[in-house]
Amino acid sequence: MLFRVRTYGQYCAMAKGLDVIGDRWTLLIVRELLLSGPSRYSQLQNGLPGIASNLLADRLRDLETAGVVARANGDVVLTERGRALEPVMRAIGRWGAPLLARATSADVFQSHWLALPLGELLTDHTPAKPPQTLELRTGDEPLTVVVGRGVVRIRPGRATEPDAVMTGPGQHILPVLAGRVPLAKAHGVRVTGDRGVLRRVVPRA
Amino acid sequence: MLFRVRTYGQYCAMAKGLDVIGDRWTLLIVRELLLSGPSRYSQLQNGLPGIASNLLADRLRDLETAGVVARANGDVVLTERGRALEPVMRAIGRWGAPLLARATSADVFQSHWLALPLGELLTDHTPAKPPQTLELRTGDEPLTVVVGRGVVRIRPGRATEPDAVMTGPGQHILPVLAGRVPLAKAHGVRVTGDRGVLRRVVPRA
DNA sequence: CCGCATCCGGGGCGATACTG
DNA sequence: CAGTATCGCCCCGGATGCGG
Repeated sequence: MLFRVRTYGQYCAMAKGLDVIGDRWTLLIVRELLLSGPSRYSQLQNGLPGIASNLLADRLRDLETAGVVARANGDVVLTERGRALEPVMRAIGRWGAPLLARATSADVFQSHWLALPLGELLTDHTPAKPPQTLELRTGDEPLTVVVGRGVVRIRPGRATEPDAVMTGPGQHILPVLAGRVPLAKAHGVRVTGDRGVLRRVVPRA
Repeated sequence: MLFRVRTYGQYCAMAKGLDVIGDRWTLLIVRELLLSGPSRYSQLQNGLPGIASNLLADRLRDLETAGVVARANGDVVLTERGRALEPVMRAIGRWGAPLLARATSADVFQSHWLALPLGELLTDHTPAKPPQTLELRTGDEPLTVVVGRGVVRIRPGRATEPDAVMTGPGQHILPVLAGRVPLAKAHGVRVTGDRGVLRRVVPRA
């Protein structure tokens, strides 16, 4: 029952922010809540491989007193203040994206982590065409890309009747979807169905 | 002479980014370099009250191997990759700004920390008027606001012939410049010279 | 002085075991 | 399932030392 005193003690907005979100694992917990919505304790644990259970409990307490998360009948939910962290996470993600190139095979991969970058990366180049869906079978669970009316949305789970299905390890799927590696040269990546969906959403080189 | 092994081990851009900039003090070091430009070791130490000397040395080494900073004849300088962290810091600063309201008097204050928020906050409401300067005497050193042609720029040091001079503690000056507290109600804040400069740059309520 | 390196005490962190 | 308890280890903070 010790109180958090670890502060930079600076009258500076950045330092004050880091006093709250600067601890290890904290921002990744917020990431999980942003990607998965209201979550159970064990669900968070699954999305944060390697975190110690006591650390998760500590962080959730800290975030609760800081007003970043709240509890709703057993679920952990982001508050308004917590959702306001999305720009911070997007900025860090954009900055960290180049580091993925040096990722090792020891890195864990969960497909829902792709939701944020893909949402920024993919665009609808032919908004006039009827909506289409692309199912990604990668990582621990499938992911569905819905494109139409100029909007690209990412959803967890599989599509009911996907126009195309992409299969392969996340480390090779992402460069293809980023338009940096042509599909033919991506090892272990296979696409069935209408490849026009890919051309529709992948950023032009 | 231990090697960096502390990684989240996740194939996720955010996690990869936090592997580099997630350690304590790291982002504040980058803040100092962004605000003050190429700096000496001791200058960084002054801008980071409370940091241990060995920690600063460790972090600089880590940042150097990560390609965020470099050494130029004794000076520590941000690389291109380091300057790319500016959006991250601005996002954290914006998120942390509301926390300044609960700041304690024990917090240290250095005036150059105001440069980033003021640059975002202040605007030139009358771009047609000739340029003007506002000198802020607060914290450890004066700060100069230059406004003209629709642009607001913040510089360290005093102005040669300021149109107005604002004096007072940083904790009270900032709310005034943010337009949240009227000048008359800000204790310890005094303005000499042309107050029109204030009306020119302070955001309208 | 400046730029660290070294040493040391305390606590944050990581892994595992345990409990209501 | 949702945490708590415990125990090393190593990170962090503070002080001091030391070569250039």
